[in-house]
Amino acid sequence: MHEIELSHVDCADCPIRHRAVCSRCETDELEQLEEIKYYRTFEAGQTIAWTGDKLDFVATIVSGIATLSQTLEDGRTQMVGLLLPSDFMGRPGREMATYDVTATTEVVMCCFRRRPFEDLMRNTPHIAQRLLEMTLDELDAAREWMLLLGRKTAREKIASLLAIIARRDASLRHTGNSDVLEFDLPLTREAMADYLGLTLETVSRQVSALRREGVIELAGKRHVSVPDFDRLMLETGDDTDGGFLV
Amino acid sequence: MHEIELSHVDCADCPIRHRAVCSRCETDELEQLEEIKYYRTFEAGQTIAWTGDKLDFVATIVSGIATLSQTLEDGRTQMVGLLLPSDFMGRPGREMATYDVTATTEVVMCCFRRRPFEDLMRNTPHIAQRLLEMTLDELDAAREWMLLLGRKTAREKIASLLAIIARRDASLRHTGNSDVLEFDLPLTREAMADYLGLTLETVSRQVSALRREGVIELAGKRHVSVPDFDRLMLETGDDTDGGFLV
DNA sequence: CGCGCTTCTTGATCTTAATCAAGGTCCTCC
DNA sequence: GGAGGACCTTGATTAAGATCAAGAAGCGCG
Repeated sequence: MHEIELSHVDCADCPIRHRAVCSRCETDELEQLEEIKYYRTFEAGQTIAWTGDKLDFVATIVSGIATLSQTLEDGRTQMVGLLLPSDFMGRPGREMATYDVTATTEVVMCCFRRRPFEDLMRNTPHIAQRLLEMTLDELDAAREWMLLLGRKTAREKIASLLAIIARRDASLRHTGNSDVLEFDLPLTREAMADYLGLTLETVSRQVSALRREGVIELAGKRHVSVPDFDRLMLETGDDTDGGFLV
Repeated sequence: MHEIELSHVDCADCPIRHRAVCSRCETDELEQLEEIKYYRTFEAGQTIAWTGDKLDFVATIVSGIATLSQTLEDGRTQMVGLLLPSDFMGRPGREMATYDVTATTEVVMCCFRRRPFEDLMRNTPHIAQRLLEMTLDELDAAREWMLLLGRKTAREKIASLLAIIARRDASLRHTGNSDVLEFDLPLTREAMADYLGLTLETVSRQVSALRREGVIELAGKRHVSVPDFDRLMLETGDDTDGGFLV
């Protein structure tokens, strides 16, 4: 077990590193991963899997954005996860999808056939360990989201979502220190509503209110800039250090 | 790697099996676990850990009920997890508690010192694997809870909680097939409210409504019996197969 | 037994966000 | 450039649940 952090080694022709599964893995494990992997592209709006579908791969998101959502009998839906580049999807050891997975933009995924991936996981503790870490992080994020859904006001919910997307976006482009955060909302108002447990009208109203009060600026409907991130954070209701959701 | 399922072997003097960590582990691993484990009792109402506290153990609940909760700056609180006997608490690889952990009844925990447990985990893939499975289950439960918090009505929330407790209670006493489900609510109305993202008054009103309409019966304030589980399930808003939360 | 405490219930009122409804903006495609 | 459609905004009204308030039930304890 050598000591190089292989998260620093790019995974073959993948445009991003496999944060998901390669961290700390050994070179030959990396090669094994190479053998069972393939790429798939989904177009914007396409359903990647319905709840109950057979799912014979696990994957990391290379580019684009996908969502996980659940639906009640009568059609009310709740988004339960947002998959951004470098996020992992699928569950080793489970055949069926337990959520509806949808591409909201064009999505490129780096897939691993499930069975060989599971075998690999059994033989290479580092991968299991890494997956455990990631799952624990996701669990923390889910629980932070429970706090949002259960106790925050509509305004706080919107501010929280914007803060998360801003942070996440900034970290993806490695421009962590520019003063003015700017990004395109990857979600429609309806998708935001589904994520936040609101209606799309309420989302629209609260976004307008935040704009009116100068907390954010809008160029078009989707392009947001945040002149003062701390001001936005104040609106989230969180403790000042904030969380690391999604 | 022999094939006995050691989940069938009672763990020394533990009153329950360590569903959490012993499943499929080998005999000598079991012995190693024995060496680093100890018991702790917390009395009802006692705080096991505050967010940010140093936590030098992980543990399984042996008896009693504990809760995980998070709080916003201004005191609004949301429960994000309910720990019942055989549930696991703590996070390998993390020093600090990220939630407030509280004993709602007297709680006996079987603790493992964190460092040695982490070492053990590194050397025994089965334990890491088992922990991964459990964490994935918890993640599913958290996401199902997100659906509840974001989209269910007060009435549906109450019905869902009662259904979960009823199911969980029945499985704990191995009386899975008695017709009338009966159990004591392990939570005050306030704790139920914190779990469901409601106020205690709303909880009280909805419980009263379900009683008035014969969906449940109450003896005293805490003892519930469910004459017709399917009837209760109808009130949850879930698909008819239901979930397996918490 | 009755005091004091916590927990719970119920009622009256208020607030937030949902619902219903209409119209506006922007983009694509001919 | 204009038609069609998806997406978004805003207004009016309603409804679900929060809040405020009072009192009842249950319980440990002297």
